[in-house]
Amino acid sequence: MQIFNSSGECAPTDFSQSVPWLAGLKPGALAAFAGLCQSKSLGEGQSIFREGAPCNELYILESGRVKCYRSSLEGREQVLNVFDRPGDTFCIASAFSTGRHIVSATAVTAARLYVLELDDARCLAHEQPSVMLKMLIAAGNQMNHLAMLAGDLSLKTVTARLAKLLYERAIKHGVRNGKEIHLRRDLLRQEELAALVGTVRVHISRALTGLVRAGGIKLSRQTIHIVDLALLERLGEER
Amino acid sequence: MQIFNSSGECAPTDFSQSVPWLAGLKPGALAAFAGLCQSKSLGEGQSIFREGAPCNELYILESGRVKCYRSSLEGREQVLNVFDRPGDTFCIASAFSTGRHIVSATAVTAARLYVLELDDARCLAHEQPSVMLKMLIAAGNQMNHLAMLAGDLSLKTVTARLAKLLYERAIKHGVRNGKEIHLRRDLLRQEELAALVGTVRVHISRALTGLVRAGGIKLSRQTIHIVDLALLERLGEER
DNA sequence: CACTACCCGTAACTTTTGTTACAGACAGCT
DNA sequence: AGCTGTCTGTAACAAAAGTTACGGGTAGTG
Repeated sequence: MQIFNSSGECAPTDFSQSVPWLAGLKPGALAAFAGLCQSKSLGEGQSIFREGAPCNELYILESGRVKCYRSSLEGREQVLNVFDRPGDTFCIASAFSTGRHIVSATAVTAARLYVLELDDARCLAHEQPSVMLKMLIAAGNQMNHLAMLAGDLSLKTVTARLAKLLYERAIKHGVRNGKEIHLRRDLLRQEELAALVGTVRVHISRALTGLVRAGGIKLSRQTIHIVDLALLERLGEER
Repeated sequence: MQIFNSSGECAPTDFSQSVPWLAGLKPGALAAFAGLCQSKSLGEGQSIFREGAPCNELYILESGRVKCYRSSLEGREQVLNVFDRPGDTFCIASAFSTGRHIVSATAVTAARLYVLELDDARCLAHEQPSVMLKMLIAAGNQMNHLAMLAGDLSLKTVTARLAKLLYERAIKHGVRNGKEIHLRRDLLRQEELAALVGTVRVHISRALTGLVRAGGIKLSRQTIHIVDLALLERLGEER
């Protein structure tokens, strides 16, 4: 695990390429925005912030992958959100409400972030309603995801949640029957799957072979082959 | 269960009293806002919207209590949010992202709502950044709640979640050691507690007597007496 | 007051989930 | 190739959560 860290003001041109939702902004406003942002590099596995710490920044992903999670005293982890598309904005919740982080965030891969001071974000909100609206939409998406997650955690079985996860991943990457999901390439060890689905590693192993027997997937070395997407969807919806 | 329903435009004066977060608005803006809102009455138990339905409104609570929840095919229910303070705004997530409801909402008690068309809400966002900011804060609070809930569902035991619920309720109502929580008055049957905590009725019964034995609470007819608030807090934090 | 419907406590049982342990497979390294 | 550390599959066990059933209390109703 490398740790390296650099920061500095960033140029407006960076944004236009890597933050889609700023596209509609006038050049002047964009420059102003850029002037407020710090750029930050993170090494793989590096912590961004931890549960309980005071929060006065907003983060915009430039590249890489970041996870937000909560963890128990015993060391189990529940991933709440994964951000991997440039422009993904996180920490909206804490930033605009409590002032304290309620989750932890870590760079899963090496990553680059734009960091926006909270006070500046609030100013921006007043001056650029369209930006604010984008943030509200982002917040909405994340809320939806969390609402689904919470519901599923309480109402669905581990196998169903896993099937759903695989189904959604397949859809997201445009994978159809017969294609595969590269686990290793996506940094998805069973441990990671477990944290996403809300269980422990061993159970993932069992559930995966369960899905194999059901005919939804096939397993080989580092990949999961999607055999029957419709079946996965169905299994993910029932309990 | 009575069902009655009425609606019509509402006067600006309503707002100033029942929606605290509109306080800072200029009279003109307030009037404009009021003009956009419909008022709606709901009977106890009446459904407001259901999971999967298209969503093009935003709701502001005037009075009463509303729950947002997801339910399984077998009929179990996971409550995600409860809104009971005038001015509480819900459905922000669906409104500003997917356009489809991802949860269901029902009036727990008789209730009155202001209903704002989504298009109008978006306009409002542009014209009244301060309103938008308030919404973002509301969204932030709700996200925080959901993140906590999801984490707790996966990482904590039922008893811990229940202890935490009781602790938070006590704090919210300013209840100290020796005081009580009126269940019946708050419409909290064990069935409700179960849906809040993410389990089944029977388990709540067991967990409650567990908390009694631990010395955190005492039970009598329709009330829970808080015996040791600090203990409840502790039990709610550990696993 | 008596009846009824609903709610709660408890118990026995089943299913699901988490824990511990261990051996085989694989990847990366020297 | 051989070594090492990490990841995976399996099994046996323990704990937590869900299911079904039932009797007893209480509030509300006629």
